[in-house]
Amino acid sequence: MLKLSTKGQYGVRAMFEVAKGYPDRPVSIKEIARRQEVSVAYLEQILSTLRRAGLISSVRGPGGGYLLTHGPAHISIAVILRELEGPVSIASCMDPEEGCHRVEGCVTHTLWRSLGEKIDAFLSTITLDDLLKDERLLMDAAEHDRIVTIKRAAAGQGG
Amino acid sequence: MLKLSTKGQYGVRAMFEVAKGYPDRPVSIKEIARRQEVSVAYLEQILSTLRRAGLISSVRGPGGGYLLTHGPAHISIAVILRELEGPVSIASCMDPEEGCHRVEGCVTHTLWRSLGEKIDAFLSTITLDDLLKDERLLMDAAEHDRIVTIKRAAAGQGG
DNA sequence: TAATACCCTACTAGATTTGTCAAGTATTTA
DNA sequence: TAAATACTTGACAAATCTAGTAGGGTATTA
Ligand code: FES
Ligand code: FES
Repeated sequence: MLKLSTKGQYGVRAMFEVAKGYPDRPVSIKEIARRQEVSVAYLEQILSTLRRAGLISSVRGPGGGYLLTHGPAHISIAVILRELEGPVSIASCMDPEEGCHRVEGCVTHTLWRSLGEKIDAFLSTITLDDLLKDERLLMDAAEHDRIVTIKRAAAGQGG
Repeated sequence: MLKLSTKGQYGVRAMFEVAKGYPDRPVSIKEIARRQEVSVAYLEQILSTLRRAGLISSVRGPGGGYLLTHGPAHISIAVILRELEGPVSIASCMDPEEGCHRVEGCVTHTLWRSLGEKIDAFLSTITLDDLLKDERLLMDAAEHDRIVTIKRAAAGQGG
């Protein structure tokens, strides 16, 4: 339950790749596609949406690609997902546009709203910068593992 | 984004109605259907799932219906939704059964897992008993409004 | 045996998801 | 200017999921 569509998932991963080029190295769709194993054509759709939303800008021609319009610390996962999948809306009848004649006296209405707010709050605190840091941690951990493995091998305890 | 299906939504609302009959008054599908404005046929599917999961038991024949198998304070929204919609799984590639060869070194993996855990934790703290209390609050508020309205009307300030 | 009420499976129209494809436009470099 | 790179856009479609409906069955009570 409560799945995110691939568009949202790929979108965040793509933004993470674009963030790696911050502040001035344009990252091409091709590069993102290769690194994140997502098709170029599908990424085009996703990045196009994010560009129209103003989260990234594009540079055409050879050497071109996408650039973050703001610092990685100022782009939260919440805003990326909001552009690609719309606002958090656990139950469709919470949407003020769609409306629901049962809202008043509905015991679950408050519940879904609280949950939605909690999710939104959480995703708003996580930024691209956090993901970049996370990767550094992952890489450090891998490096550490590698060193440990090498040391073990050198000590004849490999395996 | 992060929508709940109607099955989950109706399921919680149905369980709320069943909870009203706790501990010994069976609540029929018909009654639930009327109160929650959901079709009988659809509710049959939903309640059948919940019964097989052991959350409710059924009593056949005239005067029959459904009963909670445990106290309302011991049935969380999380377990109801889990039975109807499966476990929280923000991204499908987090599911250990489906698997994903990119898990290691994937920056979003940790993110989705954290979010999933947060959601699960929240939904686990809310029980049917909370919904029952909530309704009492709602009714009290309505009663209060009604009294105020009556007093105003009596004082010639109605509207 | 009539009425009530749960039980179960199958089916389906419509929406959504998850992409692909084709034909552009803009920019740079040779 | 020609070629290559790379973004831009809109149309389209297979696959899946959602949100139910339909219809026949079983158990219980009066
Ligand atoms: S708000 Fe629509 S049913 Fe609760
Ligand atoms: S875990 Fe599958 S892509 Fe991140």
